[in-house]
Amino acid sequence: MDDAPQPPGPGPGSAFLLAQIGAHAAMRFAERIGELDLTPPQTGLLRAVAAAPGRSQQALATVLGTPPSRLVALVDQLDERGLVQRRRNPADRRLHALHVTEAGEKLLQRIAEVGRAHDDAMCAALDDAERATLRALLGRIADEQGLTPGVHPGYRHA
Amino acid sequence: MDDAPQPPGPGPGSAFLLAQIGAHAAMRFAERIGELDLTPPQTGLLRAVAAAPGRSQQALATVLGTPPSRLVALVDQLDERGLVQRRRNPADRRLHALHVTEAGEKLLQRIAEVGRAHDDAMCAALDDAERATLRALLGRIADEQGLTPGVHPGYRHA
DNA sequence: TATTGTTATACTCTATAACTATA
DNA sequence: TATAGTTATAGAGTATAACAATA
Repeated sequence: MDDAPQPPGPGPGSAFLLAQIGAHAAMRFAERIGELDLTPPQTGLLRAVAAAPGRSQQALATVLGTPPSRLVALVDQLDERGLVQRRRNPADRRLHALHVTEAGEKLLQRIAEVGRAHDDAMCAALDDAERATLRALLGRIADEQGLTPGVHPGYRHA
Repeated sequence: MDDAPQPPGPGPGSAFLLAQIGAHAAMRFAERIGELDLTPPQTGLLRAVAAAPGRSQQALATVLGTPPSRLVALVDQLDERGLVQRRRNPADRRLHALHVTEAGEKLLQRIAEVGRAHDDAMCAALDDAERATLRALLGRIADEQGLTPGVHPGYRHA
């Protein structure tokens, strides 16, 4: 019949709401970029490469908090689709410098559009001033918690 | 040397921050309840049983959004530790009504303490008034997005 | 025949560790 | 020998679907 009764007092804490809404946001975002034939990890890597072109796979793995072995398959997938390129470093031929192709740049623009639409949908309950307030509070929490900007931990990585 | 450059403009949207902070909050919570020898799914089930004693496993599976087959193993784990009980319904012997034991109730109190500490740590960057503001904004988002109170989607389930 | 709970199977994802090529 | 990248293996976790008991 009815739902589970709510606990007495102030209700769920902010931490639970953050985890609950965060998981929901991640799922909805995955659905949206799925229409671009991308997974969240692929999207995260593409953005990470674009953010600082020329980094090695080791450097990327460290920043993203993922084992280098996992990055290989991810880079393979984006490489096969012509979204990123591996370029050998002549000075040290062991390194693969990663770069985004033109097709990758175009896709990143579409990803940005998807992100804005997703953002708008997630904040549908709030007006502009409230969204700015939320954004500011979340930014301070992320900073205080030591989270790396643009890197999604745990999922791993969006 | 330095980190990846930040994108121009307003920075990351609220949706990304919500997903990022939410995943972080879930991980930190998992660490804390791990000291009670509990996983997030076990904790979520225990709280769901306590919220409405006597429900069948089917009913729990529906509410939690998990396959019934998965609930079996989860209930087994809590049952073996004496935290919940399966009670046969004499009227319909197919049903297993789930109840929390006294030991389960005691553990739930400790879980609540852990939750409060976790909540406080996650909001360390904010003062009391700001926490109340955040809590209100998140509550409205969760409501507008149709999230079930107390149920963590996606992880599955915290 | 339909439903509850259970078990069995298969699949996906991930990390660990071995391997190669360059240095 | 040490490091970047790759490949191979194994493990955890999950869902799908078959099964037994009760209705």
